[in-house]
Order: sequence, then structure tokens, then C-alpha cells
Amino acid sequence: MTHKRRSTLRDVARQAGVSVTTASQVVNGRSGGNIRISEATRQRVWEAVRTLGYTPNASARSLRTRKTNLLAVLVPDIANPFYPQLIRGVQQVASAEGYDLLVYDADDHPQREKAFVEAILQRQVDGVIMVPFFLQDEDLERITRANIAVAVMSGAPSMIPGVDVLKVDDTAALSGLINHLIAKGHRRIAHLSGTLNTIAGRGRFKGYRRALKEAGIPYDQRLVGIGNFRADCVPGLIEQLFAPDHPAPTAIFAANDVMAIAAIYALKRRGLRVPEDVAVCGYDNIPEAAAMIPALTTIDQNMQQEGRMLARLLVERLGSPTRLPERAVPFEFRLVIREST
Amino acid sequence: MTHKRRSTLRDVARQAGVSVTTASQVVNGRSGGNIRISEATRQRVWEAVRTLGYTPNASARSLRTRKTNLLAVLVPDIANPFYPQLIRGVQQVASAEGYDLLVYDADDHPQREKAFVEAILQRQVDGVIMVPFFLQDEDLERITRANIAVAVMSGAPSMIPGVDVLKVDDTAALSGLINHLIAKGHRRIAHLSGTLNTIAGRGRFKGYRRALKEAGIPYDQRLVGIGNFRADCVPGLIEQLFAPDHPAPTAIFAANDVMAIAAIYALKRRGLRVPEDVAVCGYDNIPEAAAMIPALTTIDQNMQQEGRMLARLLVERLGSPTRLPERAVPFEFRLVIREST
DNA sequence: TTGGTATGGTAAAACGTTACAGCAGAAACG
DNA sequence: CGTTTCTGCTGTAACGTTTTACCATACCAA
Repeated sequence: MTHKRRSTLRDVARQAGVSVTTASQVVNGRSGGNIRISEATRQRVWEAVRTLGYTPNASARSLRTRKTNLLAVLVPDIANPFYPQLIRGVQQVASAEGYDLLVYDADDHPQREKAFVEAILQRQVDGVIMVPFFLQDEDLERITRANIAVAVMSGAPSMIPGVDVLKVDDTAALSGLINHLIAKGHRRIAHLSGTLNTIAGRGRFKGYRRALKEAGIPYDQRLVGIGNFRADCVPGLIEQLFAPDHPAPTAIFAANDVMAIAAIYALKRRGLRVPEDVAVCGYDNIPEAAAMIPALTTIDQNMQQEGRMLARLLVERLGSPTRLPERAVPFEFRLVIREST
Repeated sequence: MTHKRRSTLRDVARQAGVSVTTASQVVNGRSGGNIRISEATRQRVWEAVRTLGYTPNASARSLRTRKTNLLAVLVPDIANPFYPQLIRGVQQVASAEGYDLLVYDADDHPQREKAFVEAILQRQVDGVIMVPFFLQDEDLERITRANIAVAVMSGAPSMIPGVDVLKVDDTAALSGLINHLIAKGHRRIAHLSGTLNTIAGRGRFKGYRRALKEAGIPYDQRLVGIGNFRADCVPGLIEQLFAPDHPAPTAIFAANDVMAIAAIYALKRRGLRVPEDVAVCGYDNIPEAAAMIPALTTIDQNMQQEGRMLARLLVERLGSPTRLPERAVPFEFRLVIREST
């Protein structure tokens, strides 16, 4: 069975008895400048559009206008509840502005991030939003050189021309969190780190060390477990932290909520109570954090709103006729103290 | 600052001293049929590609070939941990096959599902994968008429020509689950339903009623709370279920894990123990289900693998020169009994 | 009349690819 | 040596839009 050809603007024009140009102008709702079309022809064109079931061909349009109306978003691990929230936020403004969204899940593999770069270059997307874990500045520059707008969420605001960044400056929040633990009397505070070759992983680790230093607590290597932001690594790390060769921690700061929650369960399975025996806190404030028992103390970054902000930076840049200077927007953090500490 | 033009196939051809046609053939790695190109020319073309940093323009290519290499996936609620897993599965095979992925989060709004249809029609995506909650058969037909391959995950296998379906026939699993509860001695089994105008919501509700009937347990309207698949509705529903005007349930079957987990916490906050006082089970087997305490009894549908299967159905259909008949692939369920029952 | 200026349109050339048909030259064959 | 058959390549026409420049007519003022 051969499919009947999808109707084009030419068909519409013929049907309405006008030129292709006119049909195009009507469909695109042009009116400014010296484009004038009588109400009567408008009607006829729309009528033809309706009877033929015409839908514009996005490829042709993009080819001509050099605009794809496509945004891409790269996340390190879509299974982490943090990122779907971010994506939702991005999608809300993207779709309100007429953009569709390409989503790439790097699944924590560096080469998938690289592949992302290649893909968007071919696709000629209008803009990208990324939470890069492995990509270097040179990769970003390659993208901007291809005239693609970029907004990144990052802790290292390495000002690349034309790249907007949502600046994750969580020093204050991290200090607040650690100080909160200290105020509760904790001295042996452990850290479950994220992947350390990522910016977020390093940032949180550094924040932990800095806050300890400020409080005059010596750093103890045995109280740090190097993890990967995922739940699966946690049981093993807890094992290490509570090894009998050194005094056990009384509090744990995990690099994200996913690990913190996993830690709480691991502790419970060892017969330890949270927060009575060990206090636990996380980072992200994912939905589960508020719901669980004990409710998790954490740092909130309202991911949905962050997504919206990133998308907004992007569409502003895209909408502007002149080349905007890059911006660094700091993002608000909130220390959310709940039952787990 | 005006950007330097991105180089095209013409530039490559000129640089390599060959025709555009030849350049195209080399880049696309054509060799079959009567296309023959000497090794020497090949080298020169690739050399030119490299020095010019040439990247094919996807829009132009799509326009010409009528293939976008784009797949779209529609999910009802990306914040439900079930769907990111599905998306990941889809992406794994999609990207292995050279497709990029458009993701649409309906956020539980019917009109966003409608918008999805419009979007993919314009985009001329090659195929779509959907978990439609509100869309009707006629919407699907509209999509197939536009020559777009469709694979849906659905419990109502309404055989539309050209639409593959991953058939969610969970009757056996549901019976197994309820029978497990009955075997444990439960008679007053409550149900926290999902949104009832969705296929999944109705299906699970029906399964619950059927299983009760088979077991000879009378249906009690007061043991059913109409929910929405999200955690936020649960506390109120628990309130109702345990209202003093009727005997309280001793077991709860929630329409998905997200609600089941919320229910467990709501019960704990009321001072009830799970499973000693009330047994709770869910549906989906999201990652949290295994990790939490008490670990959740649930029905596993291995979402990542489902995503892979859906994507595979699609790419097979796309790869086939002849029009394949629609297929209905049943999907395996597994009753996962853990600590919560 | 002449010229100027709105008004409502149209023709043709892009945008960057790929598909199709064809065409030289060399080699093979009788 | 004439014909056929490979080999390796090229020219041109699409694909469906939007943009630019231009063209009729009609109307109005001088």
C-alpha cells in the first residue's frame, strides 16, 4: 500500500488559487513590514489548509531559516530523581516558547557525553542545556562556535564567551549544613562522596572539607567513602565507614539524596537508628526526601525551577537579535532541616 | 561579530577536487549497487572533511530523504521513577541505531498529550513510543496516516493497523498478588487506585475487583480510595480508608509503587506498623521499592527492558522495506514478594 | 494628464542534501 | 580493430520552505 503524499504548501496554494509565497505568508501569520494580504485571501488559504490537512514540514523550514526550534538537554543520569524534575522545568518553558526537546541520558558514561556533542552538532539544535560531568571547556567552545546557544549548570563558572551558567555556589549552604551537624554535637562527620571526576562531586567534597576546617575539626581520611552518586555503591561504603579499625562516625553527609537514602536503609539494616545513633543528610531535596521516614535533612535546589531558569536563559539568548554577553546566574539554596539529623 | 559559515558538502567537494555527488557518496559510505569510488578519492574526501570540520546538515538530509532519524517518546509523568527507566531503555537502542530522542512529559495533562501529536506531526519524526493515558484510537490513526511508526504500551490492545503494542496483560500477576495477601490471612484488602480515566488505572482497579471476586470476598466500596498515581493524594486517602465508620483494612494494594511507598509512610505516621498491622504492596518495582525498609512487595515489569523492547519494535518496523503487520508483544510480569506484606 | 503612493500580490532564488541518469575512458573480448 | 562491458565519476533535478525583489493595478493630488 502506497501512502498518499502529504500535502505541501504548493497544494495549499493551488487549492486556494494563490501563489506559494502568499500561502506561506498567511500560514506564518506575517503582517508586519510591507507584507499585505487581504482578509478574503487569508480566509481562502486557511480553508485550503484545513481541507487538505496541511502541516508544515519542519525540515524544509529549518533548512531555509536555519532554525530548528529544537533544544537539547543533557543529563548525567536520568534515573536520578533529580534530573527528571530538571527536565520537566526545562520542558515547561521550552514548549511554551515553541521548542521541542531532545533528551540525552549520559548514563554516567563519558563517551555518551561526547556522543551528545556530535549529535547536537549534526542536528543543528538552536540551544543546549547541560549538566556536564566530563565535558571540557573546549567541547563547549566547539558548540558555541557552531552558533548553538549554551546554558550549563555548573559549580565552576569558567566563563566561556557566549555560555550562560547557572552558578551553583553552595559554599554557604554546605557550611550551614555542616555547622548544623556540629551544633547538634557531632564531631565525627563522615562524607559519602559522589563521583570525584565530576564537578558536583568535587564541589561537595571540597565544601565538606572546608566546613570542617572552619570548625576546627581535623580531616580524617577514614571517614570518607568515594562513591558515584548512585545507591548501589552505598552499602559497601557504609561497611568501610563503620569498620572496627577506627571510631565510627556519628553523622554522615552524603553527596546527594539518593545516596543519603540508601545510607539510611543500610544503617537500619545494621541495627542503627537514624538520627539517634547516626545522623544523615543529603543534597538535592528530591521528592522522596520529604516523604520518607525519617524525613531527610538536605539542601534544596528546586530543580524544576532551575530547569525553568536555564531554559529561560536560553530562549532569551535565542530571541535576542544582538549577541548577548554571557551571564552567570547564582542559584538560591535552602537548608532544609528535617528529622534525619 | 558575524559567524563564519558552517562548511557544506560543496566546500568539501571543492576542497577535494571532486563533485558534490561523490563527496556525498563517500561521506555516506555508499558502496553497493553501481556506486564505485576509488580508494584514492575516498581518502581525499575524508581529508577535506577533516580539515574543514564538516558536519552534515540534518535538516537538508531529512528534507531530501524523508527520514528524520528522530524518535519521540511520550510519558504521562516523568517525575514518576517508572518512566525515566523506560526512557533510558528506549534511548539505549535508539541511539545504537542512530536515532535521537525527543521526550515529551505530559505532566498528566490531556491537552499536553494532544500537543504531542501536533508536535510530532510537524517534526515528521520517524516513529513514536507512547504510554498514552488520554489519547484515543483516532489520534493514533492520525499518526499512522502520516506514515509515522507507532509503538504503544497499553493494556487495551485495540489493534490499530500498523501500531505495535506492548501488551500489558497483568491479570495473572494481579491475581497472584491478591492471592498472596489472602494466603497471608487478609480479608479486608483496600485499593489505592490510580487515575481512573487512564487505562492503567482502570486495569489495576478491575484486576483488584476480579481477584477479590474469584476469592469470594465481597467488594466494599469504602475500601477503595480513588487516587492519581502520585504521592500527594495518598495521605488524604489513608485518612478515608481508616475512618472510624467502618472496619479498617489489614492490607493495601496501591496502583503503583509511588503511592504504595507514600502509603507506608502515612501509615507509620499514624503509628501503624508495616507489615504487622497493615500489609502494603505496589506495582512497578521502581528502584526505591527494593531499597526501602520495609522492602516493598510489588509487581515487576522491568521498565528498562520494556523500553528496549518498544524501541526495538519500532526500529524493526522502520528498517523493513515492506509494511509489517502490527504486532502485540505480551510482556512478562513477576510477582516480587518482599518485606511489606 | 502626470506622477506618486498605497495595496495586494507573484516569480525566482536560495537553503544543503541525495537520487537518477548518463558519460567518458580503460579494459576485455571476439 | 570494432564492439561491448566495466570503472569511476559528474550534472542536474528534486525535497518544501522562506526571502528578496519586483510588478501590476487603483487611487489620489496637483
